[in-house]
Amino acid sequence: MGTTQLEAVQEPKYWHLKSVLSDALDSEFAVGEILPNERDLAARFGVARATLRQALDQLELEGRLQRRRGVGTTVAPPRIGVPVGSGSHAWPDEQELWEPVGVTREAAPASIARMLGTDRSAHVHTVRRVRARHGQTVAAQLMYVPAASVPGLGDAPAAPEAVLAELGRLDLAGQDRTVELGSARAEDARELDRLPGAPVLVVTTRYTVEDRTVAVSVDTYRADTCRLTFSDDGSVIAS
Amino acid sequence: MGTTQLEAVQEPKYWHLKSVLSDALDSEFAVGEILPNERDLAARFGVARATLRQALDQLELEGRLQRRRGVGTTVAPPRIGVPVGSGSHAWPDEQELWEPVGVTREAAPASIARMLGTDRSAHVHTVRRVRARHGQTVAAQLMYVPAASVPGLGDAPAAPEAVLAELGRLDLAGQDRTVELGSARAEDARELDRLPGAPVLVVTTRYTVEDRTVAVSVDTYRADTCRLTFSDDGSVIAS
DNA sequence: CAGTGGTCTAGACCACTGG
DNA sequence: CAGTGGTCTAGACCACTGC
Repeated sequence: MGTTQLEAVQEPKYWHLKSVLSDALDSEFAVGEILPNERDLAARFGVARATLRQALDQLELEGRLQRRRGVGTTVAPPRIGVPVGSGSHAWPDEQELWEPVGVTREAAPASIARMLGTDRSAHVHTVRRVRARHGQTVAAQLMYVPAASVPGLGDAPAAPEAVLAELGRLDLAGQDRTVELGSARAEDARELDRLPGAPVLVVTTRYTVEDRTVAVSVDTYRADTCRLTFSDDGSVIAS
Repeated sequence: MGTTQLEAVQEPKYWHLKSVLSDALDSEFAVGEILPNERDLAARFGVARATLRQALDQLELEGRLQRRRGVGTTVAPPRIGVPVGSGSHAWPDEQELWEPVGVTREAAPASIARMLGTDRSAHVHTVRRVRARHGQTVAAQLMYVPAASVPGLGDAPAAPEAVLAELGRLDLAGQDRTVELGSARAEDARELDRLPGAPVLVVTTRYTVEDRTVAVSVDTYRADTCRLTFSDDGSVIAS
């Protein structure tokens, strides 16, 4: 009965630790500032390093921290607002948002082929692009264009610019977009300067012309640094 | 030199394990089926339980698995497509998407007050609602309505329905929406039947009338089971 | 009460960065 | 080469579920 009411908590240590660190980040650290290393922090709070890491993982997931192997843990700047989906029926590459980095012509993955409504072995131009913002690569894209959608190109491999230019001729009728959580595939992770498995926001867009799906793009955004913005008029909400 | 080229990989064990499990899920398991427990699985693959858990964490993050304490790990059904943002300028509660579960009248958090452009101590009606889909609660909402936006109510506490009804009288001009990754606050976690810290998609909507922000809603969706869908016409893409 | 996933520990080694 | 975060281990105990 004399026990000093030492927290009747069922609250996990890492959860409590997270709140403490979160408050400290607000009050005692500036953006970009580097935190003590994990071993020191763990010792300071009297927990195992693994537990401390659980708290840091959460804060990183929320975009509060940035960790770089061999360097340290720094306080992250606020997330970047990235305009996605203008609402207008236009191809999104009119501005130079995306920079092509490659193209292949393989059979699309099963899930994509299903969306395209093509045979699973049909030829699909796959254009790979990246999107930068404030000097940082924030997204990697795979744009799948069935050969049937760009008859002008024939069946041979084509430059990314050629595929996109041909696609731009089509009179876009609409687009459906979905957003979900994913983890970065090895290839995307490299592009985004993250480790494989890093949390990403996957934006899947289906471009349609007269109820036919003419292209599908899968855009993989860094979830730690990005906040996707959707505005229903043309106005763009800057970071 | 007689070593059998045992994988020159730098690939982490948990990453490789994840691929193996992922393939197994595709080929050998049906949705809803229960997996062997973590201790058995770890033993079977010859790794520590913590490592096995790292792989399962990833698969759960991707919505492939569902884990329930005291029960087991099951194969998750495909994510539910949840319509978000019709594109039309209308209040989203015309259909009965959201069910009120409470209301308070406190000062809003600093970040919200900033969006509302109110004093940080101004009275704000905070309506709490939940959204269900296929019998499961998929999202928890906090709708912040400054007293100034609903003058008809006076300053006293009001029922959620009254606040929303009053809000519905306003002639909505537009709305900005952002999507980002977060982790569930304790309160939301309870509502969503998840553990605190579970990954969630946070949709923040700012409702405007004549360039004034009249309300802000923060919608917290389960990231494991939901795929947010945005359609640019009225058509709703079902699950 | 037995079995499950969730938390936690105290180590060890590795991969990477920068001086 | 010293220091950082990333991976991995082999345990232990706890909280929760269902029988």
